[in-house]
Amino acid sequence: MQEQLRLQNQLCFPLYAVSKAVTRLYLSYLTPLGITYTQYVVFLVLFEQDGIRVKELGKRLFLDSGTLSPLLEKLEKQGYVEKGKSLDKRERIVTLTAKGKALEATLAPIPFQIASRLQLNEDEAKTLYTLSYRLLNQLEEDHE
Amino acid sequence: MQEQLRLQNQLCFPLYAVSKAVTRLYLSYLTPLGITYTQYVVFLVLFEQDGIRVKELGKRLFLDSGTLSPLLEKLEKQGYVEKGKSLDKRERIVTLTAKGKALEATLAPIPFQIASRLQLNEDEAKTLYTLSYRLLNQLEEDHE
DNA sequence: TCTAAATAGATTGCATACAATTTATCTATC
DNA sequence: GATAGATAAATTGTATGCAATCTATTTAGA
Repeated sequence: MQEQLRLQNQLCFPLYAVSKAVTRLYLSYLTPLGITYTQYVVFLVLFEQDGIRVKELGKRLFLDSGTLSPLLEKLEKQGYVEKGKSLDKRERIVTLTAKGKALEATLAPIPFQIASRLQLNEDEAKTLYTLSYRLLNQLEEDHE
Repeated sequence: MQEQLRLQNQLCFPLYAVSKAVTRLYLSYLTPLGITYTQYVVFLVLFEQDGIRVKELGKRLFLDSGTLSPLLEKLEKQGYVEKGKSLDKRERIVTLTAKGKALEATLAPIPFQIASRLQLNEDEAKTLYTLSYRLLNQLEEDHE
């Protein structure tokens, strides 16, 4: 058996598995609110930068229009966002409605609730955060 | 704006994004071979433990039958695996065919090719690996 | 032994992801 | 001003993930 092919010798696998496990933890808080994890991170961006182009949203979240177009359509149908026009008619501007803005207060406790469920101390969390971002940024650079 | 809701203050996000980025890197090697990332990790388990129950495969990979059933069906159609019966008639035993076994040699170089693309030193990679697994194991414990 | 509860795997339904393609629009260049 | 190439977003097609449900089989307890 080729040693380097053992599952336990792959760095990719814990990254893949932990990402799914963390998403599932979020879902235990988000599903009762009727939103998904991807929708959650879309809202986080919109709370920071309301009135953003779909392209910019995709850049922040590393998602393309194939994912965002149907997702935004659903959010629009549910009354959370509106997709307005831009001067450049190719672009669409995503804006939170009042209902969408109200979600910020509803979602505010979630990061604390999640943090209380993760048994990592501050150093460990920071290290995991930093290394993940370093790897992410490298891979995204290569990707361009 | 609620500080704790800023995207940059979320640990979940780099985990989510880096997992997708790493998967995409693998796909650049796997797609030419006609296999997906999830199929790849299924093969890794089968190389270690040929003739495994679907349940056990799912336990190793944190995947359920909703994902594995159609995936194994495709691998069977492509001639990589066979699904045999067990004494317990509820169970199915997954076995590599000759074509499936031959894939081990084909896949063997990939971990080296991937490693050469990741600009992490050994310590960093080990830390990322360890912290990811620690978090994963915690979350999976809670999940049960 | 008979049957209720548990278990394995398949199926269904929904929501991503993302490559590739399409459509509409813009921009640079002549 | 006409047009080729670039760009933004939508659409298409394929493959996950996973909760919930269904079916077949096994097991445990009265």
